[in-house]
Amino acid sequence: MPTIKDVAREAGVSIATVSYVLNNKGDSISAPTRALVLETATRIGYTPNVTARNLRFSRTGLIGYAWHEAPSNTMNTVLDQFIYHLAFAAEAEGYHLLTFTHPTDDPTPVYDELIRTRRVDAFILAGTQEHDPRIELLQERNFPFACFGRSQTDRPFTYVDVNAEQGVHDAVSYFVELGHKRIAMVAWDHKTYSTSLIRVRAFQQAMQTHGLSADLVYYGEHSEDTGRKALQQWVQLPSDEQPTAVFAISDLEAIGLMSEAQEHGIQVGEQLSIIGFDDMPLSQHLRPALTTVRQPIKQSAEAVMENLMALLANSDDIPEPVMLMPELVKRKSCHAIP
Amino acid sequence: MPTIKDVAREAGVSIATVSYVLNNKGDSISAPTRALVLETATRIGYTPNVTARNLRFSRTGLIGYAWHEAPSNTMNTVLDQFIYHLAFAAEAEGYHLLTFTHPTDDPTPVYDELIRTRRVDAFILAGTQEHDPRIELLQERNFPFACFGRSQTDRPFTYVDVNAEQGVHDAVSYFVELGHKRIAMVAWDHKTYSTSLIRVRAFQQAMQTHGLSADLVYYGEHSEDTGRKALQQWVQLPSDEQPTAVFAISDLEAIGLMSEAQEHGIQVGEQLSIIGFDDMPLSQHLRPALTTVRQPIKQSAEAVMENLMALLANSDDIPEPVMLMPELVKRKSCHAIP
DNA sequence: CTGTTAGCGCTTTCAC
DNA sequence: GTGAAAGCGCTAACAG
Repeated sequence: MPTIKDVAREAGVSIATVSYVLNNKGDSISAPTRALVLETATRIGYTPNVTARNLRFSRTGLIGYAWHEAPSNTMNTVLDQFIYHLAFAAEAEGYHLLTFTHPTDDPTPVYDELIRTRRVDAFILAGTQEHDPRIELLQERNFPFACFGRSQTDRPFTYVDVNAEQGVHDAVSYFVELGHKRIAMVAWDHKTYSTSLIRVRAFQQAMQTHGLSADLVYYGEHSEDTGRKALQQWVQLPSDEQPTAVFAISDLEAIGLMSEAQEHGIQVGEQLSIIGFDDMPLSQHLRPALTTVRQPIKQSAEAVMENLMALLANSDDIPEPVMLMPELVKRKSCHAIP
Repeated sequence: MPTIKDVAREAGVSIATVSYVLNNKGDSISAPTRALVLETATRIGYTPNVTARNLRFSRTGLIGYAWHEAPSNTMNTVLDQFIYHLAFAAEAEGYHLLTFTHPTDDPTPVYDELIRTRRVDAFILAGTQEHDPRIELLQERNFPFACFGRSQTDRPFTYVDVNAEQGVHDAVSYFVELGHKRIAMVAWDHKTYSTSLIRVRAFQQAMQTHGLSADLVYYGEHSEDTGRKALQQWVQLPSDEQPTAVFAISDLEAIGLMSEAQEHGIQVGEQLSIIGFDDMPLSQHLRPALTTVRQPIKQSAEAVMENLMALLANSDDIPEPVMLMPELVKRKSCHAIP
C-alpha cells in the first residue's frame, strides 16, 4: 500500500508538499507541482492511512453505539430501524458506527473502556432509562454523547425523543371520536421500562381530559403474550364493563390482543377497536390492518446525529432537546360505536 | 488523558520500561520496577491509546460489516439476529464491528474505500449473492473476509452456511409422514434471491425422493403478501388439486398464508398444514404456533468469526466451508391427514 | 536490567 | 513556492 512517501518520491517532491496538495492547505503550491502531485497520487493509487491521520488529530471518526439486548426473543423493531438509519446519518457526516455489546445489568465498564482507549469520538445512546448510569458516567467523564430518549438527570444533556404523550393523546381522542367510552390500555411493568410510565401517564391524562376513567390498564412484560393475557382478563368482566377499545403500548401487544380476540370470536374492528404503537413492518399486513402510532425513527436518528455534530463542533453549548411528533396511522382496526 | 510518557515521568523510568512492563515483554524487568510501573499506571489512570497502537501494528481491531438494506419495510429478522451475535463473537476475539451502508446496486466502492483507507482489518459478508461482486473485489484485493452464505466463485473462499437442503428435506418428510401428498411451496423470485433457488431445488428434490410432484410452487417477492397471494391462487383450484400442506420459504410468507387461509375459513393445522423457515420470534406466538425450520444463527455467527480468526492468523490457508444443520421445530400448524 | 532511538504515516510550523 | 523536521503515542531493536 503506497504511503505519502511513495508519492513524494515518485513525484520528486517532499512529503510536505504532497500533504499540502492533498489537503488543499498551504495555498502557495504552484499549479504545475500541484498537478504533478495529484497525478502521481492517483497513478500509484494512494489513499491516506486513516489510522495515521487519526493519531495526528486524536480522533477516530467512530461513534459508539451499544446493541440493545437479546433480539433473539424480543422483536425490537424500533431500535433495529433506529440503528440502521443512524448508520446512514453517521456516514453522511463522515463517521462510522462502532457497535458493541454489554451486560444488561452493568453497561458502564464497557463505555469506560471505550473512552479510556480512545476508541470512539462520541456515543449515541438509545433505550435510555429513567436514571441512566451511562449518562452519569459520560457526563462525569465529560465525554460527548447524544441520546434517543429522555432521562432524569441533574445536569442537562442533549437528546431527541418522540412526543409519546401526543401520540397517546391522538389515539385516545380518535377512540373518543368514534364514540368509545370504555377504553383500556395494555402496558409494560414500569420497573423495567420507563417508556411505559410516560405512555401510561399520557393515557391517564388523555382519558381524564375526555372525562373518562382510566381504570382498565393491564401490566405485563414486553411480549405478544401480554396482549393475550390482557384480553383474557377483560373477557371475564361483566359485559357492560368490558372495553370496546384498547390502546396497546406497542404493536407486539396489539398483535397478541388481536389474535386472542379473534380466537374468542370477537370481531376486531367491528366489536373491539385496537390501536398499537410503533408501526412495525408487519402491522400493515395484519387483518384487520392495525391502526397504530408511528414513531418517526428515521428523523429521530438524523436529529440525534445532528445534535451530536453540533456538540462535537462546540462542546460548550449543549444542543436543546428535540421532540419529534408521532403520527397516528389510521387503518382498519378501529370502528365507530354503532 | 495520561500517556505512556506521564507514567514514565511519574515512575521515574523510561517510556521503554513502561511499555515493556505493560506488554509483559522484555522479560528482564526487575520485580520492584515492574511493580512501581504498574502501580503508577493505575494510580494516574493510564490506558494505552488504541489509535497509536494501531498505527504501530498497522491494524485496526475493526471488522467491517455492511447493513442489509431497508429494514424499514421488510422484516429481516435472521440478519438482525446475525449481526447481534456477530458483535458478541467479535468482541470475544478482541475486535469490534464497524458497520456501514452501501447502495444496493453498487456495493463495491464502499468496500474498496474501507480497504484503501485501512479502516478495517477484515470484512464479514452476509446475504451473499450467487455471483457476488464483493467477493470478487476482496479476492482481487487479497483482503481477508469470511461469509455467511455460499456463492459461486472461481477461487475458494471461507464461508459458513446453513444446510437449507436438509431443512427443506426434513420439512417435506414430515409432511409425508403426516400423510400429505399435495404439498405446495411459496418461494421468492430467483433473480433477486439466490437463497430461494437453493430452497426450491431442495424442495423439488425432496418431493421427487418421495415420489411426489413439485408442481405447486408460487413465486413472489419477500413479503407477507406473497403468502396471501399464493393461497388465493390455490383456492381457485379444483378441490382435489388443492394442496393440503404448504412449505413457506420464510416465516413471513407463512404468516401471510395463515391469515389468508383463516380468512377463507380454512382451519390452519386441521385442514391446511404449514411449515415456515427461519423461526422468527413471533412465530411461536401465532395461533396455531408455527412449525418452522430454525436456522442456527448464533452458531453461524460464531463459526464465521472463528473462520475469520483462522484466516487472519494464517492468510495462506483458507478455512474449509462450514455447514450448519437447521432444526425442524414442530409446533401446532401441522396435522396428519385423517 | 534499563534507556536511547527509530519509526508506523501523517500534518504543520518554521526556515529557506 | 517548497522542504526539513518535530511530534501525535506507542513498540521494539539495539546499546549500554
